[in-house]
Amino acid sequence: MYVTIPSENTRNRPVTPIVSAVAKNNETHLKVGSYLFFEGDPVDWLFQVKTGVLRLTRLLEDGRRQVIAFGYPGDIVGFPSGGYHHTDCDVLVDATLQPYRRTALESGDGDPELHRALLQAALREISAMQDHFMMLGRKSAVEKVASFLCVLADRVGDACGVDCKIDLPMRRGDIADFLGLTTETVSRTLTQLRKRGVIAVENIHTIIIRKPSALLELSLGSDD
Amino acid sequence: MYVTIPSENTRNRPVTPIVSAVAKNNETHLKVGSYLFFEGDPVDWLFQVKTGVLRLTRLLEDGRRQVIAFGYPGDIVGFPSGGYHHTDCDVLVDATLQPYRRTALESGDGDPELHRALLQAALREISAMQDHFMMLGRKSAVEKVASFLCVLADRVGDACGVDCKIDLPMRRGDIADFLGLTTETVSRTLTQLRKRGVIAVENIHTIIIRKPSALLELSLGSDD
DNA sequence: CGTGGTTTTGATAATAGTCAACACGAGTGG
DNA sequence: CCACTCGTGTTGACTATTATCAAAACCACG
Repeated sequence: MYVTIPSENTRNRPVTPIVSAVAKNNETHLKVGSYLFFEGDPVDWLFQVKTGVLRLTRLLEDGRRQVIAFGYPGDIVGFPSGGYHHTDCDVLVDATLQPYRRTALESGDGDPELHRALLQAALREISAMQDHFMMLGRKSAVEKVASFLCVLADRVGDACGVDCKIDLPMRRGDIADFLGLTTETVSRTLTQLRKRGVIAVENIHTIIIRKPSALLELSLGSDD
Repeated sequence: MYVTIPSENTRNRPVTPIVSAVAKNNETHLKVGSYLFFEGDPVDWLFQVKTGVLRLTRLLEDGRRQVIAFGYPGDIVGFPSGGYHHTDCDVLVDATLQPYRRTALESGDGDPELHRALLQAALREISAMQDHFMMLGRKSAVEKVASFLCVLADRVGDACGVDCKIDLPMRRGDIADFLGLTTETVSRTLTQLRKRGVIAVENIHTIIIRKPSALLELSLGSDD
């Protein structure tokens, strides 16, 4: 999951398995904190997230980290390049995953429909990453955080009355490393949004959007 | 072309057409300043750059721009998402392009080898973009500019004696929008590198790398 | 030679980062 | 059941990096 301006109406779309014919019994279950794969591992499987949340990260030698994406239900993770993984992937919320053989993507043998679906997922990934470039390269801290909350609200927010409740299973540092900020800046920005009445912070991992339109404005850079 | 730490030995690799059997006569030639496609256009063709340089850009409503990539010989541009282009693409240096039907990527009918090759290119694209995330999100101005020069030297630099000469057909503003900086910062950073003797600026569009190892150090963040 | 666009340089401002202290909360063990 | 502790988050003070605005220099081109 990348952060862009919410565009398509994806709000709480049901998690449709890529190919419904796949038997349920080869689902994979993973606990919080466990790793799905590491950078450099050979790729044998791709995974579609069915429940839970994953975190994909890349590290620089000196410890600087970039969170590449969060894997939410519906997302496909594990696209290979040259046959290898180029990120680490671990579990933020206990997850259920539907594995697909790498060969289903790369040679498509046996299941043309699955092959097509995985290819389309890869192409969507490219497009989503392009949007994310814009955010990393050109948006201010407030715009980044507001965009992040907008997209999460759109994808996994719970309507509660007029408001929308978002669960943030990741730590502030994860959000920071995803948006190209520091923990402190993410924290300060949330405080600022709270003081303006745009959001309410129910607890560290739960945020309520009080003024969705204001948040959207902020995500787009309407200076105010 | 994205900017990462030069890793594979790609230096001046010959431009190998994806499938050598493709007849030369359906090459496309484009002049400087012409557009190959626009954001929102339906995708009918992908293109492999054979000669010349392309520029892929995305715009925000308020005019902020992100250069997504530069298309150098060997690169494939035009991957669709949902059937449409998600960037503009125009020509920085007169270019020769090898077109491939979108169906060659998406349905693969008729030419499995081409289908595979285009898919692998898409997967490499995803990996390269992940590297670029790290740069946009986590690197300083000097690291960004040094990385940019390193990759260009690696891919298209001309050895001239001990030094390496790089042609920069794009304007400073393009480099800035690619790296998430301003024109002024790019210019100042180049000046700084010149004053340190790491590079020499032959003219606005030609840079000579005097201390490749120092440049590489700087690109990795060895603080100095 | 002008002329217009680009680049460089300078002065200043703003944003986000750094470092440090404190607050909060979950879990532990007395 | 209550401190205690550790990891995380928040806040504050200050700094640094990069952006902004403006002017001068440079270059390409007619």
